[in-house]
Amino acid sequence: MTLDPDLFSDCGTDRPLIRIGDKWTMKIIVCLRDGPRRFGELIVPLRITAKVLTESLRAMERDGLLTRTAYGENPPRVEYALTPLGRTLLEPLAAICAWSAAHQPEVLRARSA
Amino acid sequence: MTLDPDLFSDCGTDRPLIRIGDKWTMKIIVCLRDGPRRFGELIVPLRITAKVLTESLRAMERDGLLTRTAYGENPPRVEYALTPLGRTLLEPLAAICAWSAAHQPEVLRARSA
DNA sequence: CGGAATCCAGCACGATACTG
DNA sequence: CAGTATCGTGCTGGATTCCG
Repeated sequence: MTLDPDLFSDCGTDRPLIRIGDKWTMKIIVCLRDGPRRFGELIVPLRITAKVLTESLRAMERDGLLTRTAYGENPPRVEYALTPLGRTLLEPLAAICAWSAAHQPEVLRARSA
Repeated sequence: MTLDPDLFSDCGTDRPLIRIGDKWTMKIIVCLRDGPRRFGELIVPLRITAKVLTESLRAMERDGLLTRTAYGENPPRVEYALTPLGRTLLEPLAAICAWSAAHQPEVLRARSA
């Protein structure tokens, strides 16, 4: 059986719908797993620039994966939290992480050969 | 509980181990799901350049995800097939696809708002 | 503290031409 | 048929500076 030339025609234009592959989305979701986090709280473990973190958070907000709540205080305080939709990503995410953990040595061995 | 600053220190340098996020790896795996495929067979549904396809296949070969077998014929014939390791990626891959299919409308609705 | 503005580098990807 | 060679591009992410 030959491959359907239009096999991927319904996959949107090019990239997958959610940016699983980008450098930050998955890690941000992991960081928000246990509850809301502040901007400055996220920066530390991610070792990310403020600019890039802002961009990523805004994109994820647009996609309905998380919410941004700013309290009108001074100094400012902003909290980010996963939406129910964002939480549903934790499962497939765990599948990827499990694969990575299980097969990492195997890949590294192949790569060095 | 505050986030561990070294939360991701064991995730390699930056990118995930396998390039799930890149434009092609996942699609190539899907194309090889039902058995070996020839170079020219892969090009059609993927709508990919020969150069980029070659690069992707070589990278996946280095990681032990697939094998390349060239038959010394003329005209040349080359076949690519998933290794057992590559096959283990089909499962987490399916989890992602299922999520995408299930929540695509939701994301698109959020994005347009 | 939580950004915004600006500038810049690397790399993935694409287009085209050529080859054994 | 299955590539390689060359060139060009956009986009993601990084560094730095400034602001309310």
